[in-house]
Amino acid sequence: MTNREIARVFEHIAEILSIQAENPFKVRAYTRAAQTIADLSYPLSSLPSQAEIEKLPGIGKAIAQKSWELIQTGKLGYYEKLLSTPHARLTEFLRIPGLGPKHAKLIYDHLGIDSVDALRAAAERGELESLPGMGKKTQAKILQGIEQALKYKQRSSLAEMHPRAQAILEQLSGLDPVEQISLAGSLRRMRDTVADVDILVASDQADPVMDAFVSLPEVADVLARGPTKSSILTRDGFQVDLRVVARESFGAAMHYFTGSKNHNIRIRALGQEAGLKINEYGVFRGKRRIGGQTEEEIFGLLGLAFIPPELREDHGEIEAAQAGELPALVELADIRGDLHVHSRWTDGRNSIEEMALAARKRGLRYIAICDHSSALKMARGLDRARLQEQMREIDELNRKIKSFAVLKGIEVDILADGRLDLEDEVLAELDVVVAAVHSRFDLSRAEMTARLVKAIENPQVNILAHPTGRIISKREPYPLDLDAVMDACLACNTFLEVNSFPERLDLCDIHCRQARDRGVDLAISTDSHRIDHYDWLKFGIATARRGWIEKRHVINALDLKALRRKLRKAR
DNA sequence: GCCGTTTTCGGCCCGACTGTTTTCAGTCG
Repeated sequence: MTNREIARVFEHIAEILSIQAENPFKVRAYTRAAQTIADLSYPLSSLPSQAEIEKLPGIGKAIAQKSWELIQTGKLGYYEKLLSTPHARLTEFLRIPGLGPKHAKLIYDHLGIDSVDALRAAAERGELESLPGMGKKTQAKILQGIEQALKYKQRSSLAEMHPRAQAILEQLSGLDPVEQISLAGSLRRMRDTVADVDILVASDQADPVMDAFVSLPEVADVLARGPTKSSILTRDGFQVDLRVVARESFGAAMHYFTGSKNHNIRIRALGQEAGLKINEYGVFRGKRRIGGQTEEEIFGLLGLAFIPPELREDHGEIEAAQAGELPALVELADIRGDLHVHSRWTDGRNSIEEMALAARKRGLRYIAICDHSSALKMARGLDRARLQEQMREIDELNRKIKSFAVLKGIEVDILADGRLDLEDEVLAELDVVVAAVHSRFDLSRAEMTARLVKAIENPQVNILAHPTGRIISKREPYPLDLDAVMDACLACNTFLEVNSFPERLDLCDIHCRQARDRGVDLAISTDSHRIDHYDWLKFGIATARRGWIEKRHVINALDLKALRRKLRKAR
């Protein structure tokens, strides 16, 4: 079983238990265990024993035993018993915004309803409003929630959401009473997908800010409107939460509102141990407020260095901060060049010169033109003759262009058997060879791993592009033994790409961390097909930062001379 | 169910908003 599948079982168990009104801390234990397993960089099934599983954070004897049973038999007796209860069917109610475990059970107990269709019908007939503790408004809210759940996009990509969030931020930041404003939540942590937009404002006049917020042109519906917190639904169907606090609470609110939830729980527990109460208004000793204007203050009062938002997932960052061992994360400004850029020669929009000048304008010192090879027919991939022609154009351009270098490269297709789409002696003439899979995603795990390892071992190949092939919320990564791939990279001086294309972000954050742990260096590349795609570099950087990547792990943070040395293989 | 430089039992982050209530429960983040 995959980690994802095991995690889903525990998530479902947590939901069923919550409907059964089990101890909420027990419910949380299952949720936390599911998250731990989902975030692992290696298959849980690769652990040799139940005792090893039990060492994972948030997993004790009981859940380790259940994990082991799942891995060994593919089934779990405890889970199957829960599945046979009617409450298992009610978990789909939890997908409906505004409907939680208590009402789900209440509705089932009184009306015997266990499907969304039946729920909608009952609500339309007005049968819910007479249930104890419910009323007309709750019934209407549930009905609305069902409609919303149907057209609701679960999560949107970071790149899709980021500009929209910025647009709202800009409208609010122009308001007079707004003293400070910032994005928070998973957008600030730069997760690859986000469910909603969180915005935080410091102001001593919350009311006019709230009024402006709920009457923005984007607003389709106001979900909540309070003195410090409001939520809206936009016309294109995503939720935006706004929180307004006083200036002296801005840091505490930023920290609280940025999350993650697990990180916050750990931080507040740390505060408790030190006799402090931490909430979104500040840090308190008894009734006395001792800090909270800045995030630095909060971390400082706990004896921690500032933890960058991208790390706040309770993935070891708190321990690292305690030990003074937080990574010095790579920054946008560290990047010297882009090692994966397309041009009009294949499926790009701009000429090589345009791509080069645009990159230089952004402060880069070099790019590698890596157009597709001929196997990619729809992109008019380059054959040997056209590639050599392109190389001559690059030579000419380099004579012309000042204080910038255009490297000769290729994004060569890796064929199904691991051979490359161009002969080695052609590739040997290039400065950079990027290899990539664009077809035959249906191979088995063993075949796909062998295919990639063979390409990585090719002495001409420098970088493996978008290594797992995932397209966010469209295509799962192909089955792959990434450990074996990384071992091959390490042995052969081949590097892995962090592709900044918003739908890819591949390697993902967890795999970046895995590469760091295994000692494999990365190229953070844009895969630009037009000049404005260079903007996406920030998303690749964010993904790497979330994976604890430092400048020293990034080959395109090197200057050109050092890069050339680094790329040297036993060709 | 998990966890422990105070603890192997008794804690477990903390607060806002809404709706249905006369003081709180449910949901959400």
